[in-house]
Amino acid sequence: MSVLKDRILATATDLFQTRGINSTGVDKIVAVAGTTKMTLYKYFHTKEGLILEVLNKSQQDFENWLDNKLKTNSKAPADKIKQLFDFIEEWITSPKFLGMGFIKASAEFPNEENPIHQLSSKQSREFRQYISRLASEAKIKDADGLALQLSLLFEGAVQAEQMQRGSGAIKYAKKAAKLLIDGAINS
Amino acid sequence: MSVLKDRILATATDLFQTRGINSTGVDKIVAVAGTTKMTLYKYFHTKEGLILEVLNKSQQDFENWLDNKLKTNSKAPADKIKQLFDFIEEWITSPKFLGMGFIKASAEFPNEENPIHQLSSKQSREFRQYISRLASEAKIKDADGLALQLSLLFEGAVQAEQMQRGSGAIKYAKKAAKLLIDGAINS
DNA sequence: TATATACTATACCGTTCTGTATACTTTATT
DNA sequence: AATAAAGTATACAGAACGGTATAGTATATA
Repeated sequence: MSVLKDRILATATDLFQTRGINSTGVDKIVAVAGTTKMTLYKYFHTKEGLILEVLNKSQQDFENWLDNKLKTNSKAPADKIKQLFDFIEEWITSPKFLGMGFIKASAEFPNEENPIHQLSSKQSREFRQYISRLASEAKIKDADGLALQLSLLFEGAVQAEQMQRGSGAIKYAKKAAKLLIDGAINS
Repeated sequence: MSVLKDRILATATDLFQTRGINSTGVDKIVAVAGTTKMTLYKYFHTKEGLILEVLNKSQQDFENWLDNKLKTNSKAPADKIKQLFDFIEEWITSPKFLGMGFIKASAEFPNEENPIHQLSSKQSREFRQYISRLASEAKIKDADGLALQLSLLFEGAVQAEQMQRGSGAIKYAKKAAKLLIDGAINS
């Protein structure tokens, strides 16, 4: 992949998060990325295409990071689900954290027929399935139910952090998650 | 308050929720409301002013509705916090529910210095305090902690419902809330 | 040295955006 | 009957939007 395409993608990701998607024009993106519109439209056919690629890459980066954390730190399957929120806290409190793409995008494009909304919704669903898989491997009976509850805590914490940086909400989400997980294990 | 101002406010509320704030022009609002821009700008100095009023009214409507539900249905103070999520479920699953204004607005205006973002953040904080007051009256020790956790579940459920209507997430949020409340009472 | 490729620079098109200016109509009050 | 207020109709200014057309430059390969 071209270095310029990468730079446009990274710049757009940052601007979308800090200024909003609809409020960020392509002129602004190319100016910050240090290139021109002709180059942007060579790699991305439309602004919508760029947005979709930004969302996909952001989610991939997050899941790769999380997957690697779990792989290297957790030995037993039950450890993974227990340590999940430790890593989520690390992710959210990192200075680089600017919010979750799919949460903001679904708010800016609320129409369920919009491709951007549909991708956001899919990413949320897939992340829930990811948690459910962790719960299953930890031999938890109602894995889907627990995964849904944990994803609510996760999305709530992200939302809280987007509304007020450094809110510390994730600390309490972690406590609640621990309670829910322990409850699900002993049942 | 003028009937036209009310109609503009109601129309804008609906359009902002269903199509997004930045994607809804004032021309569209007055066309749907059946009036003209001159009238809109008589009652609202700027579009930003209109957005702020829409957010304020939406939140007031919600809190008035919830307050009334709690007042007429719950006898003891401990009942209120226990029944909170029953009413929240009723609110979210109502066909009229189109999302929470302050959650979407904070995503569309991510800059912390933006007045719209600041109002969203304030409304989220105030709702958390509202829950904390309920918890306090129910003699729960860590009222603030529980309120924060419940608000995370609430915002997560709203987010889930905005991403996929009829997701049923609120059912699981309710279960999780019950667990957290019982845990907070017995401590 | 010729040619293809990647990229820049810049001007432009048509549309949409917020907000205003101007002139007219309707309705209620005195 | 005169006046004020509320609302309509319409046109427009000025900027920003997404996207394209055209022309030129730099670099690497053959």
